[in-house]
Amino acid sequence: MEKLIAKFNKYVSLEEKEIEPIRNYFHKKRVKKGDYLLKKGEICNKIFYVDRGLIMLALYKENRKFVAKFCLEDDLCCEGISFLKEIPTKYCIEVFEDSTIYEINKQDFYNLYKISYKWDRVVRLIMEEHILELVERFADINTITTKERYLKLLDNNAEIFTRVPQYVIASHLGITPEALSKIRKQLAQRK
Amino acid sequence: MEKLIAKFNKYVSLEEKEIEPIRNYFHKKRVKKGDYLLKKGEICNKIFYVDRGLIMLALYKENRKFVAKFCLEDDLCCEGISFLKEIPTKYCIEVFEDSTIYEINKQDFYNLYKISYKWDRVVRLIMEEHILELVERFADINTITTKERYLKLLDNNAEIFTRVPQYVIASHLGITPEALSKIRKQLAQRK
DNA sequence: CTTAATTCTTGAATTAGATTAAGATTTTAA
DNA sequence: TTAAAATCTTAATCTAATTCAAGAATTAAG
Repeated sequence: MEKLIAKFNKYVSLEEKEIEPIRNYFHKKRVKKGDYLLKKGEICNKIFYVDRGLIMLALYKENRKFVAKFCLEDDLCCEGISFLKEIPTKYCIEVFEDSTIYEINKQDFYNLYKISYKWDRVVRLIMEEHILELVERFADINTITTKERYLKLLDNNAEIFTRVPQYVIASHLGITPEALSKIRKQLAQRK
Repeated sequence: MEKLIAKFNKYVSLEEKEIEPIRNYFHKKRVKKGDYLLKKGEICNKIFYVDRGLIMLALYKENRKFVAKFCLEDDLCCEGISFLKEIPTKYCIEVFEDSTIYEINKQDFYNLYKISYKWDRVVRLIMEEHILELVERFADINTITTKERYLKLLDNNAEIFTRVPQYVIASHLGITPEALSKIRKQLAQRK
């Protein structure tokens, strides 16, 4: 819990008035590999914080899933469209390693804004970071090849390669496992 | 200017204390078709509001440009990566119709946050909308075909089709003008 | 250990879109 | 009104990635 408070405190210096609700509203939960924190068709009414473990936000595309975001230790996770618009989600949030998470429900989260405007600043700053990530990924899709995106992921997020199978990496790159396998072969041969 | 104030006021009820800085910090500017408000390699240190006209944020991909966002009347426009990280941009902001815009520079914008926490709420809410747009476009890229994305754009943003040539629409869809031409032909034949 | 399940690789056939190049159409401007 | 410029279309070829179908390799479980 202290790690979560520290995370928020990094954005804005919080006082007891703001910290206490965090302790009250966020609830610790242990989840197991294979569990779902959100299933397709449900309305997302929680925000999750990963204390330990690995969960992922994944978009359904017919039969398959496309991993939109890996959420590791100290990451927040939420399906924003469903949460904000209150519509059934096209995503799922899947637990990929036995994890310890903290969750806050929507009503409590909105109460934070009532308690203090500081939460607007915290959330604004978190959103800014999130937008930068999204925009950069967007730019990459339009400017660099899949091979380059694979190498970039390997470079920036090597950790994840040790924690999920290759077909999950492929789904995060937006390609089939077969295509990734071929890319890796090409790269191996060039050495 | 009143339209801009109304826009912000829609998110949070502003008082004179918050409104006055808007009048001081945003400066009216007339720009002509073909002008650039931001050029590749520059650092984006302004936020623009389109009062009348059309400007676009476009990403360079080698020789070509890829339109990331059309900004029409009442839209805000900024290259967030360069603005927030203070690094040279890979984008440009191009004026596509003679336009009237209001611009605010970064220092003045950051002053708004000092004047009132309300600005954090306004910006948070604007960011939320912006994230929803981005995430939806992201999801579309991964789940629906280019043809479907074309039809969706036509449906949701018919206006833009009357204001920019087809090759610009193509660049916004992330395809070549030739590819869009073929899609249109296919669709025409099916009727 | 040994088997079963999962994950990864390979190859053939297919497809969407890029590239290149030319020509047709439309718009703009002298 | 006509020539030039800009935009759009068509077609041939090429490429990256998909789909489908086996198999190989690795990992997990009894």
